[in-house]
Amino acid sequence: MNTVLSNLKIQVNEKIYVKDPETSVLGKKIIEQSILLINELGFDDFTFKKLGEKIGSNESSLYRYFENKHKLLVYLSSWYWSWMEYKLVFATTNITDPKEKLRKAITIVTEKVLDDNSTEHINEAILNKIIIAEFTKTLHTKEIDQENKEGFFLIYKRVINRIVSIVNEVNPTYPFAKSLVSTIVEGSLHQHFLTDHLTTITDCNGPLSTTPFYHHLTENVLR
Amino acid sequence: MNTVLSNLKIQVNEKIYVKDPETSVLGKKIIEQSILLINELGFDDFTFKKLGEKIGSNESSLYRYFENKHKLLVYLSSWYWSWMEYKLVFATTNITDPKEKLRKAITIVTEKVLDDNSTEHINEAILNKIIIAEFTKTLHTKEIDQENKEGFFLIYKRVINRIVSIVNEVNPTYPFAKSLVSTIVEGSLHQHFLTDHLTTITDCNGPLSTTPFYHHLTENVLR
DNA sequence: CATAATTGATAGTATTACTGTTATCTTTGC
DNA sequence: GCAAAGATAACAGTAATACTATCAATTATG
Repeated sequence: MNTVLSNLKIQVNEKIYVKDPETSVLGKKIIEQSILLINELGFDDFTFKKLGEKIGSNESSLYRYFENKHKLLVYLSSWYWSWMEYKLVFATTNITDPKEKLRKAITIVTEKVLDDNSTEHINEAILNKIIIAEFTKTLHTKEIDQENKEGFFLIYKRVINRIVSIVNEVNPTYPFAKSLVSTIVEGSLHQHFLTDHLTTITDCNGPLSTTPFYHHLTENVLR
Repeated sequence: MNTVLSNLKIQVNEKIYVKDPETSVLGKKIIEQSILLINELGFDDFTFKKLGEKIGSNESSLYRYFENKHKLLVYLSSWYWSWMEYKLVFATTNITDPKEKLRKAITIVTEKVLDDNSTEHINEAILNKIIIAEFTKTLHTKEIDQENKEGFFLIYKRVINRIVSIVNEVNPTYPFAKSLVSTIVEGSLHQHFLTDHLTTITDCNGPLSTTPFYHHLTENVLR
């Protein structure tokens, strides 16, 4: 994807940040280093103070970009799903056979992300690890309904609904297209998590084994 | 279930608590009222101080039962899955047809819990709401591998593996039984969550609509 | 009824999650 | 090349959280 996406500017809802981190050196550093630090410490132990120390910046400067660490995680997640959407569109345009298109889409959203150099300051493989470990925390808060209203999860929902459209092409009579796709997208993150931590309740052993499970599942459910 | 389960003593791994809350009045009060308070405030805003105020007890007394609120949530989750296992065993014994047995098992784990009076001090319907909203947080920590080693998630995994056995009876050649069942168990919680908060990416609208999706899915995948 | 165990009251600490102020440094527009 | 504007750093400060420790009061038990 290197050259094609080199000028890629991922769009993220403005309400998520106080100041757009893409507009300054410090902003980009915050994104780059927060990904590394969240991966290292886990989101719960990650603080703005520690991030400030890591990048040689003052804690209070970070608050000029994000209100709190929750919003930063929402930002990283939005960026991730926006990037995922781009990959999805890129991989499925000009494919006319709906079944083939769906197969590709499912591959994109369920496979583990390996190194990718589309953007200088974002390590997509590590961001994928964060999404596997922490994405669920962006949704499971008391503020979900308010934040959903403000559009914080629009891109995530759009990724799912793009795939729903393909499912409807493959089988217009299938009555659970949305639940199927939301299950696949969320479930594949969960399977990757199980592969890493609770191996006795998954058959996905290794980074390449989740996708075949979902291919088999989808093809049989939509038959 | 009332009479049958009236003497039910749910077993929870001893390492989860400092002192078994089932052995005292205060302990039972902690369990009863923490369920109500976590449901009310959400787990993130729930604190031992607030719980102490609610039950007229001192904060430091609560620490004699649980090291921290994370462990309390792990306890509540273990209790929930232990209760689920009981319901599962109860509903599937003496059924000889594997397909029928699997159908019943999936109904049990995917349906929304309505009021149930098996235990005096635990409101299962509200506990189910907590599991839907917060269970994922028991797993997504930096301590998962250590806690898994200590057996904190044994009951959860046993519930899943019981259903895996039934899947293997229905179709011994299906290669993804564990992933299928872990997807169903975790995914149904997620579908309930979407029904409550992100309705545009689920077809499950209402408390009775999640189970049919999983019945249809399972029957088609294992054909 | 004496002793042990439990609980409550109070105090205290380190950390978190911020907010506010002022000084310095860096852009940019002319 | 310089002045004004804007961004960042340094520092101070607050309320809340997540505990730990001590000791007194209460309750349970043998």
